[in-house]
Amino acid sequence: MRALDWLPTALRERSTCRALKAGETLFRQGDKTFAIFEVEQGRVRLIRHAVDQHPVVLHSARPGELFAEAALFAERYQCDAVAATAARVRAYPKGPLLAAFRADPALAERFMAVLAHQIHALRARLEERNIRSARRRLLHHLALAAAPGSRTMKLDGTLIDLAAELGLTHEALYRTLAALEKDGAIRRSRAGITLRRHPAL
Amino acid sequence: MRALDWLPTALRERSTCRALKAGETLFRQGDKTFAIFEVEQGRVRLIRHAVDQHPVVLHSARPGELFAEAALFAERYQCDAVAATAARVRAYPKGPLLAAFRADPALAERFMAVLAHQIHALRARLEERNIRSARRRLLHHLALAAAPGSRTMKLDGTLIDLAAELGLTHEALYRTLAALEKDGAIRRSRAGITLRRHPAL
DNA sequence: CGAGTGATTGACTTAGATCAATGACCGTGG
DNA sequence: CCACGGTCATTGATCTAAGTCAATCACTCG
Repeated sequence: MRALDWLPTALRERSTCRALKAGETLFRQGDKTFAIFEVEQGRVRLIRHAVDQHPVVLHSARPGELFAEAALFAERYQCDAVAATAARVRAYPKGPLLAAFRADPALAERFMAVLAHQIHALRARLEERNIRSARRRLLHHLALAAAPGSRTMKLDGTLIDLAAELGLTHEALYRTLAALEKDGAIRRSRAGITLRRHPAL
Repeated sequence: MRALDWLPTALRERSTCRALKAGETLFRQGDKTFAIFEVEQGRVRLIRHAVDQHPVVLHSARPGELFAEAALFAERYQCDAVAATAARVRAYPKGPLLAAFRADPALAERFMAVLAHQIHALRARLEERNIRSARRRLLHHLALAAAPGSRTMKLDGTLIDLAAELGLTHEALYRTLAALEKDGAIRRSRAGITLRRHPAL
């Protein structure tokens, strides 16, 4: 219940939980929209079928993420949602949510703010992917992900997850970390990664 | 006036235009928020200063794009906005916009829908970047960017722009296009690029 | 105690980045 | 009107960083 924890209790209680087996479909392109979702466990893939039924992955939603937000404002789902692994999702039904937004502008604003921040985060990640060098991409990430005012990024997932977020193979990440540490550019501990002050580079 | 063309005329008329010279600053991290912006010409970079003043590019906004949406819901800008090239931006002042959203839930919903679609588009682009092979990344892009129901993507910008969007160098894009064309997987014309029906790959 | 996952390192290969050159096609200013 | 500077499209040669395959070790969990 991370993503929407600011919702009024009454509304949160309307949400329901659903377990999905790997490969199970949550909704299909063309289905009438009835809810937006939050991943609690596992991964859910959003897939669009292009011409000739060729499936194209639009997004792979991970725990804590909201998905199908646009369903609030559309009649039909625009893509399929399929569990990539066994998963649990929380469904927030569309009707009550929209009604609440209409009744309470402050709530609507809160939701807009959530969406706006999401956009920022996505743009930053995309910008990061424009950096070709693994070393510089990682440094960029560390600078941004460090707790504000500090130079330490705490890592909550595994390094494999971090590699995926960076768009690197885990091997490349390990090597880059090792190289940066050898050069004295970072320091590692079990809790996180610390940038060391470094005039050059 | 693309991005917010659904705004009531009264509100659109409140927006103002501003020309920026290359390198000129539109707002700074910590400034009080007063507006959100749309790029009309040129590029505007959003830059955050990490610890030790090291600048980190968060985003590079291009013509037609809205930026600093989160300013609507924050007291202070969280990053600098600096013109990367000579640019013209349209500013939508925050006060009237928020007032309109409070007064008219339908308008608020419209804005939420814009944000939600933006999120979808960004997620799709990010997902695309996870595809390592230039060939497959391009094919993925073509499948998505083709006018719905068709297999042709019309290209409005230059191939260089397309390369940037794909996260490839333009040389790599040219070569990949040439190879795909040689293999008969696509056909090119001045207007666009057409996927050819192809059972394998 | 295996089985499964994460972390790490080595060896090898290659796709794509980089550098460079060329031709087509403007628009424009003298 | 044309020469010139600029951008786009394209192709060649070269190089290297990162991907791929593979092996090992440490851990944890039934």
